[in-house]
Amino acid sequence: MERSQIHRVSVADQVAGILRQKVLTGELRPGTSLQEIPLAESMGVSRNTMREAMRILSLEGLLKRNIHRGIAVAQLSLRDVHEIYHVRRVLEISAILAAKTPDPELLRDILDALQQYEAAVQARDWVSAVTHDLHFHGLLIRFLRNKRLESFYQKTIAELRMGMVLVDQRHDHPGILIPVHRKLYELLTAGKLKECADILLQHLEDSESRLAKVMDNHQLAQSAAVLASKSKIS
Amino acid sequence: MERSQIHRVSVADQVAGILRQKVLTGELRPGTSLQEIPLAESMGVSRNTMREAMRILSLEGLLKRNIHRGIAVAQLSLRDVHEIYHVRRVLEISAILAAKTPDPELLRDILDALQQYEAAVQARDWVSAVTHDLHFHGLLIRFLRNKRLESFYQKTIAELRMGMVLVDQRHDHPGILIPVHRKLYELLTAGKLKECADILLQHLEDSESRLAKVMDNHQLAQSAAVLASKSKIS
DNA sequence: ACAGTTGAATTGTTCAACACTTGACAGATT
DNA sequence: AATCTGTCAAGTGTTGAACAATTCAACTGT
Repeated sequence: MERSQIHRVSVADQVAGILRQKVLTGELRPGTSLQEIPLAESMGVSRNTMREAMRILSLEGLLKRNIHRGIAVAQLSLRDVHEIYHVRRVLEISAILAAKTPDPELLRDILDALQQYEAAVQARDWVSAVTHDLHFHGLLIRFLRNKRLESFYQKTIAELRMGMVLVDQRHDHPGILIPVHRKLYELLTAGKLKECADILLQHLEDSESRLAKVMDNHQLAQSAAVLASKSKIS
Repeated sequence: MERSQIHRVSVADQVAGILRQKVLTGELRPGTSLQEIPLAESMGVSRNTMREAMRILSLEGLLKRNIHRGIAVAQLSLRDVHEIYHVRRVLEISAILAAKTPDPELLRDILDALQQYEAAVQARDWVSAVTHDLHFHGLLIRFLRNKRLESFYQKTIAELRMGMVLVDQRHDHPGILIPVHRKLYELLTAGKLKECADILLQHLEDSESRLAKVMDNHQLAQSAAVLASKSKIS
């Protein structure tokens, strides 16, 4: 009997998982305020259980808790984005440089992710492309063979993704990005780690500035919309 | 009025803080199982509040939760220690290399920590020495100027400290350690970052292997004691 | 206009109950 | 004697209802 097959998960953990999905897919957009009682009732759990689930997500950084003022889906600032990309640079580059004798199975997984990414880009399916892009990078971290660093990385990426569902992806993501990932993979398998790390560093910097630009525009548009609606009221 | 001065903290957070201290100081030793009702009553809070506090600490890695089986203070394995030192190497070295134009105030804080460490070593106060040692290293991380990396580092160090309260520090910590920290500080202020990182790397590796050795002996002693008590019973 | 008050809404906390799981123990079975 | 099985107490998981504390907006009176 496979003992690991049986996974008993507490209701609170399951609720946290469902909420996490809703946040990461954008069904719950950043800034949305979440009220305990309606949410708990809508998912058929008690208020205490919902509170435990929200506690989990707020410790993950996906929800922001203001005491006596409610809980809301976290909103990434440009500073947050900068921090997160800093985390990515530190960890991903360390990972690449640690890939002296890479696990062949892991390399195969990376190739899979790369191909799925390329297919998504060719199909103009940007949502799927982002998913496989992040998966590709997430696999790189496995070279570190360190659970703590991996889970911290994933937690950080989750925050980033939450911020990315907000912005319009269509203007972004030119096809130019494909060769970068392919190049990273080739350098990696060729053992040219230093060179690979250099390309990765530049890739991440490009990616950050592109996202920062889009978010900046988005923010301007948002505040303009707010101003417009206010003037309409008065 | 300084709005930031007034910090309202929920009872659950306070309880978590108190528990965290008890774990980190060794008042609650690794392996100790914590029962909700007695603990809640002993601190004068309700069971739900205690559950929230325990949820926080288990997400921090200080407590380990086994569904329907109870919560216990986490126990570090040698593998955990290895992982944690890996995290330290990645983050601390990144931090050193990021200290191109160090904040003078931060440098002063580091010097303070160094001097307090040296004073503690001279006074043969090992508990205090460990505290200031870890504080010294924790300050290095600030060169990264990244809240996410800092809090992850502190969380990881907390796990390490929890494991260290277990072992006997007296046999360890020869005075040899002092010059290393002093040397790190001098190289840092001199701007010789690469060299400083090299020394730091070796220092961390030394530190890890020393702790691993002590823990190994401790583990052997523990299991020997368990075997002895079992034979006494039968 | 403006400071102060009131009150509804929401979160924080407590309490008591029940459902479910686990581990140990006793008795039955081989 | 060793193993299996059923029972039972203890502890965790979850629920629902209540009350306290706090916030926010509307109302009040000057």
